[in-house]
Amino acid sequence: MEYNAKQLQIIQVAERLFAGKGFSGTSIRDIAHEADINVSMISYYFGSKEKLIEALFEVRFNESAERLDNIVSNEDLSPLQKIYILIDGVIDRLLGNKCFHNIMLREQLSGEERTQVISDLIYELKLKNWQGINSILREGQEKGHFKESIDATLLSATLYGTVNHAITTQSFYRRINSLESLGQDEFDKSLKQKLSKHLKSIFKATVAYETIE
Amino acid sequence: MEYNAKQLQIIQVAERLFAGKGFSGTSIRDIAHEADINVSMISYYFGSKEKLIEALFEVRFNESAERLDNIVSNEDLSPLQKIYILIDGVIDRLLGNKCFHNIMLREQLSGEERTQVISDLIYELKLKNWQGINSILREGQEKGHFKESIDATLLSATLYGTVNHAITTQSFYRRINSLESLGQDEFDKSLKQKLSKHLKSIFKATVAYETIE
DNA sequence: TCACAAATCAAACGTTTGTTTGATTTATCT
DNA sequence: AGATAAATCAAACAAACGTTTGATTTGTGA
Repeated sequence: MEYNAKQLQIIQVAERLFAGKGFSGTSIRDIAHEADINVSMISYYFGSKEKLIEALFEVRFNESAERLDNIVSNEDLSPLQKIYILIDGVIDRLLGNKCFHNIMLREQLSGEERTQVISDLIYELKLKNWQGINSILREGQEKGHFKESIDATLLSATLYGTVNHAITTQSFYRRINSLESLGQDEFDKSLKQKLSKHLKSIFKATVAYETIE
Repeated sequence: MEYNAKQLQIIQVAERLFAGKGFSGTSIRDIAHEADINVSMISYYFGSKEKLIEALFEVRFNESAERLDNIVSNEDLSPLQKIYILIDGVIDRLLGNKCFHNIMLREQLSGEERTQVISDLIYELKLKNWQGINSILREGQEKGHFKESIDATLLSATLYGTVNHAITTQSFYRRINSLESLGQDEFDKSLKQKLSKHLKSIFKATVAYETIE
């Protein structure tokens, strides 16, 4: 599906509001007001509020389609280098699309799946990510660089969980670390560096043998 | 505040529904129907829907008041043992109160804080947990058991983030690991063990010197 | 310039929302 | 048993909800 500029603008506003107040907590009048359009335009362009959030997922998923394959299939990189690049990719992606990932986290917290479309998309994405990590880990094991007792599932949980938690509780950590004066961009930059270093050291200590680089 | 049996029953039903559909997504008629009471009873007992969720937070927070102090102040345990007990405690607590922690995660995802009461309670809880981890880590450093370059903030993120992520995406991991036949209790038990082993090995590798136990 | 389609609008639609009302039942206490 | 308070109920309330309508404006191609 193709969306024109006006539709993309509506999607962008909806994304911000859904992230802030949730899907049920955001009314189409909220969206219309923030996007400076008439309420009826949402039904006119998307059909319904439900279809609007589906369009949001569709757009954001299409944007991040490739990405992983390039890392996995790169012959020049060692398994550990691939892991490092993967880690930085996840950090950049989650920190660079905070609103959308906020919405995706909310959707995953919902027991009653509102829409099959969205849960299918999320499943597909998770599967890809999991397969990517898995194939890198297996390659490392086959080459004798990584330990045999590795749980890709739990390592994924640590990677995504740590980044998500850091983002979700960032206002708290700003407070206790007296970083409230920092601008958002500066804070994000510092957070990226810390997360990167932290996760790389965890992964190295968990998967790699001592002797490896 | 004290709550009678009927109020606690309402709170319990509300907790389950809020976890499944979110606060905005759950109507007081939903709650009243599931709890088999009249809609007006919620206003009668709590004043408003908003006050109901505040009551839920109040009750759940009071339940888990002590807990941490006992670990930190126990003289017989080594710092690493304390960390291990802390890890198992977090796993048990999060897995044992899935509904409530689902709601708490949702609240933390909300930018516009609906209620100062709730965000204050969450802040207080986070602070306690962070201080607990921090004091154990510092004790380990002072005794020369732990490395000096430890970031308590990021380690907290890894601990809570990993467990939260594992719980949130459990249906996915059941699917890809062909564990769909397992009952919820069996799955939880197996997940607990795996998370415990995984996180302990991460913490040991990250904070402890090689020579230590 | 005309005709036709796309876009925009205020207004109204029928539901659902959280809350309140006032009557009625149930429990408590002397 | 009788009086007083607590609990429960169906019904109604205004407000907000997502969506639709029908008229009006804007844009496009001939």
